Amino acid sequence: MSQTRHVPQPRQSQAERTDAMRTRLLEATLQVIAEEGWAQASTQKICKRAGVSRGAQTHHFPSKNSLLLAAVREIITRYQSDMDAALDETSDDRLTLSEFFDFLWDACFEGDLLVCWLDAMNAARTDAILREEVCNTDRKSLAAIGELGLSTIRHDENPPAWSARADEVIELTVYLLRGFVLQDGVHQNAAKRRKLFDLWKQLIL
Amino acid sequence: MSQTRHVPQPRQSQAERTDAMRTRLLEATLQVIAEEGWAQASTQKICKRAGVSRGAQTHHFPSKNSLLLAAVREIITRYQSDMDAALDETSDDRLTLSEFFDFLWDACFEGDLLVCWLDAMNAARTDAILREEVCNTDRKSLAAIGELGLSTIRHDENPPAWSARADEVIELTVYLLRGFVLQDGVHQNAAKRRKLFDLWKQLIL
DNA sequence: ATTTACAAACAGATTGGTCTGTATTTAAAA
DNA sequence: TTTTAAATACAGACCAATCTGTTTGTAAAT
Repeated sequence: MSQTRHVPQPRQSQAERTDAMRTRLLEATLQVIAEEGWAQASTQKICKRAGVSRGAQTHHFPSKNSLLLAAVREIITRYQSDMDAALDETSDDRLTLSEFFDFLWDACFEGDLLVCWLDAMNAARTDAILREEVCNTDRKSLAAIGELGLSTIRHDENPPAWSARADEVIELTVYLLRGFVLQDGVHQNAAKRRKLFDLWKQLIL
Repeated sequence: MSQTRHVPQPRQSQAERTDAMRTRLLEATLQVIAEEGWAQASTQKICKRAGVSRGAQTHHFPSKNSLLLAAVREIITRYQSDMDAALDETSDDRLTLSEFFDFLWDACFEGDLLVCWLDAMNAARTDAILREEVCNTDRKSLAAIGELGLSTIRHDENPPAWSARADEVIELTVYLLRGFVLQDGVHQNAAKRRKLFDLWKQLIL
């Protein structure tokens, strides 16, 4: 409704064009991955989804691989900024342990980003180039989550015995959450997975 | 070496043939999935790997889907029998909690079965027919592991507070292990993942 | 003799990359 | 400012490779 309708900005800089096109393609890529899976994300489907010719795609991403590599970075970029945004909305600047774990949980199951990310990790296993990218991106992301935890958790009351190894416990939790996401793709039993996560919290808090 | 060499059993019953051919195809299927990933497991590659014509494959598995569905069952069948075999080798008939977790760990990282299984789960997310099969198979497998735990763990000393919910803790552990397998496909840091698993044991035992 | 097991060629669809052509933007020349 | 040449953005056809399923034919078991 708010879009201009048939008068598409008579003049638009090249940089703007490039930016818009790349965003459209990446958005479509993530949608196709989320809905049909990494293996079914062909360039043709992505272009159709984005409403773009294959010529445009090959111009901005000369190979399918380059598009998917960009998608890998995009997934984590969005994931991080989603977390930052959610954290900004929080009134307290410090969270209890329980709140922080719930925060990780929420970031996990809202949106399709982690579903895409699992697909990327899975595909990376048998694709050396992709693995390189996923490996580095994942390393950074894990480090960022760890830092986020250390800087966000409020430790006034009775710090648990493992607080010296908090970053490792957070990493364990991330792996566990990925197990949940994988399970959710097959079973979709939201109540059960939440119950199990509460059990995990109960075990360590 | 033990195979007859160019004299392929002049007479062989149909049942034997069918059985041998299905086994060869399923074995090749699992190998291709493990090495190249689920998405790259085409019928042509599988047939080539098995040293079998595509005509034979279509005879025993009229569609690719039927072959992959059979592979899903085969994965879990082998996984279960591997665990049973490992358990038989154990001198004690009852294990401590720590030993049981180590047992799950070992079953996880020897062989490629769980790698194949993760691929299957991942593919199942966006394939309704496959999901149905994976869902049922996974449900049975989880139940079997739960039972195995309840019947194997020795609770003489000081049972932990969660022993009433032992099956849930085992399920949590399975999810975590899947997270490890996924991570291992990308990073392959055996020392680190073992250290984290020891932390996990330490936290809940 | 009939059914089953296997072989191989074929057909239609889809894939990713290339190539050619057109429109738009940009920057330099007039 | 206007004009013009070059670079960039985009469109769509084409191609070789690969995929799955079908079909036709032969060997082996029942």
